[in-house]
Amino acid sequence: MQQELFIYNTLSRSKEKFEPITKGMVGLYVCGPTVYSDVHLGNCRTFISFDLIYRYLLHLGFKVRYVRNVTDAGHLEGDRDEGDDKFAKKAKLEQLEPMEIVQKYTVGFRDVMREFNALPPSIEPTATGHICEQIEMIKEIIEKGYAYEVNGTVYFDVEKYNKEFSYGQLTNRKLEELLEGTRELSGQDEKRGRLDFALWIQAKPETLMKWPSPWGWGFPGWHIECSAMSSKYLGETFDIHGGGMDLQATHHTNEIAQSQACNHKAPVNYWMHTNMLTVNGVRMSKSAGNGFLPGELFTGDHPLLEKGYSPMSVRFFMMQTHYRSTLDFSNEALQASEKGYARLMNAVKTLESLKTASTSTSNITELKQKCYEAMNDDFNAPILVANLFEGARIINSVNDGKETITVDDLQLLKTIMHDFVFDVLGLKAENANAAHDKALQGVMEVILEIRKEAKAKKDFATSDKLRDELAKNKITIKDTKDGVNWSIEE
RNA sequence: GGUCCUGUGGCCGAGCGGUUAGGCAGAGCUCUGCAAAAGCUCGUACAGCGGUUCAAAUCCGCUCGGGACCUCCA
Repeated sequence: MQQELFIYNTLSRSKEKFEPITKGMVGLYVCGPTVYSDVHLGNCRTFISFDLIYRYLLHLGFKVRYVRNVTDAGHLEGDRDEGDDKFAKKAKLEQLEPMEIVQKYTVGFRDVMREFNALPPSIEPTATGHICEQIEMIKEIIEKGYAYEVNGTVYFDVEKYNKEFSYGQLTNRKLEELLEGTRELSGQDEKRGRLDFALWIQAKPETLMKWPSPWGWGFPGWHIECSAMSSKYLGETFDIHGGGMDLQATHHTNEIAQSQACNHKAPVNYWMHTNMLTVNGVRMSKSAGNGFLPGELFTGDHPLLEKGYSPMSVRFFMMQTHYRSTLDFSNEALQASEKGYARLMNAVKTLESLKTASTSTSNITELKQKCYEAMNDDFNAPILVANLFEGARIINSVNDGKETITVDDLQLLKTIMHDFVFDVLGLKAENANAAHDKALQGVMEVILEIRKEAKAKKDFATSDKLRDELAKNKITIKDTKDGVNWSIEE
């Protein structure tokens, strides 16, 4: 079943056959979070999308080195090449050391990813852990003549670079067009060109996070970390670089420029961009104020949410939309996914108790084929899901005795369902505790209501029996003047 | 202003030249003590107007919506 995998490449704006640099191996780099606040759901969507991609590559048998960085320094507020570092700013607000901020939100981010059942990357390098590499790279860019220093700050010379390379290739734009969209340089600007961006930024006296460099104390610009770390772990040219679409125009464009200036070759063969998550048609973002945290989503504790949704039903919700499409968020859509997810998981459970027959009424091999075709076509998870529902239909029909299946086909069906539902889509049976607790609560309410009615009718035989039988099951009932309490003995 | 993306049945969302996407909701039927679950059947959707074609949701043009990026964000 080794068909060809096709990937939509932002560089060419088309689906291309995927051919790794080294047979059987894939180098994958994804721009990770900036850990200066809680991740919101929009961030999660990107990482869950790439988790699907990572999982499918693994499923196909590739040895994948998946690098996802953690930006813990150098990400400025505003593109003024000045101002406070995000971490330092937040640190002042929270009265914490910058690295306390980093630690706090890094841990939070990993917890959330675990809840969504996202596999950890092979390497999660941090910007602060690779200051030397970044400095070395900046030095090299200066040596090659594509950067210049002004008062301890180093800028990338975009116009010079553009003379030999193509700066706007990722967004298919010409330099002149890009220039039109930028403001004029004022007399106070240190930059030579309007599009020039900082590689290294001079520290101010109050800057908390700073390192020594050939240009004095300072800190790295945002874009250089990804170039430095991706080339360190994946080589000067690697297979796939991914990230959210919002990074395409600036961050990734600058990454290409940095690496190309340094090595004189394209750093990445396939650029992949995931689309945004919207709420009521508007992009979820920090500035729009319509972003909610994963925790709020799980508990339902947010004005936009009617109720809580489990991590797996949210993950399933995301899997029903292609990664390159925007995904609009609504309670109705989420509830639909919740039910669909339950139906799929029920079918997988039913699979274990199916009876076999001498013939099959469904073509399981064809189903398998369709599943692979869907995923090989640029990771089309929605179509995969549709095929899995066809599998669910078959399972239920066999279970009802309306269809039959052979031993071999049943085995194949089990393989398909398990491989794709668990390994590829990354779904898992929900931790049953929450559901059980809720169910138990309901059961107890029913029992206590019956007991209350019995007591009202002075049917104490029944009421006492209920209390005694529950006690035998380690559930204690206490009548108080405010009503009935119950608890479970530990 | 510039560069793009997009408009699919009640909702979400695939498809992107000829074939039932799928899920949720709704209606009917089967099953069933009742209910649920499950299965079957059903709405015959592609913003509007033109054009290309034997054939268009799918290609082209125009009109009208929605959104993204160009400024920190996955």
